[in-house]
Amino acid sequence: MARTPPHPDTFDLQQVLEALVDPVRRSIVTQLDASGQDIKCGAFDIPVSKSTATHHFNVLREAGLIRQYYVGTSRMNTLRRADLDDAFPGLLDALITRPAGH
Amino acid sequence: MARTPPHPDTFDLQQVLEALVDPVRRSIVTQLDASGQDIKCGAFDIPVSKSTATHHFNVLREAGLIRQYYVGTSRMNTLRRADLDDAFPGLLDALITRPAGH
DNA sequence: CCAGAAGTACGACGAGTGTCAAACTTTGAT
DNA sequence: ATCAAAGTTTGACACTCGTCGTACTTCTGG
Repeated sequence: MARTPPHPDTFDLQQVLEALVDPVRRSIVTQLDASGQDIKCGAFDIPVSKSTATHHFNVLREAGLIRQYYVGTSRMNTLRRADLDDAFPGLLDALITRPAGH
Repeated sequence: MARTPPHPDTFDLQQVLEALVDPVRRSIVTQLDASGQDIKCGAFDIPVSKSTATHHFNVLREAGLIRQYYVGTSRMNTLRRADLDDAFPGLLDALITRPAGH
């Protein structure tokens, strides 16, 4: 079931940072931001197994960075940009608006 | 020895984030920013032993967040605000400009 | 109804990291 | 000289976290 998994309505800086400190998770956020669209779990370009991917998406969702909902067997992911920008102004911009450099 | 310990002249986002994800280290940075002055290691309000404190200061220095120099037996710490703002615009502001919040 | 696709749940394992105590070093003051 | 103050170094330890494989659940299409 779990038509829609639980999403936090409040944000914790510590939790958000712990979510964003992992390169794979930061990559997920970056890809979401770059595409400007919702992306299903399996469509991300990340170098980990499916079970590990599930773990990363859970961490991101629980920290409030993404919103998830089902479409058939696929789980779609939305970047909660507005919510994040409201809670921590400038944070996402500072972390994902880096062109190629890294 | 080590009149002046080694400081990086280049910055790595991953390393900076790993430094800032720890609450104790973020507290150190916040205290430095709030005071606007250089502070010696022993004068910070942090809930860890001296050896642990040394570890945290090393991590911050190696990531390029602070600059350290000796004054007698004391080690002074300077926040590298300008350098950081130049490398990652908005990052420090997003992380330490939180008033009381928590 | 069945097969396959898309994720999830569950252990398990290894590496990293924050923590401390104890011993040591160096500098400043008496 | 001596002593105390301020950090550093060196293990050691516990705990967390990222990772994977395997088994399981659901939903879709034929």
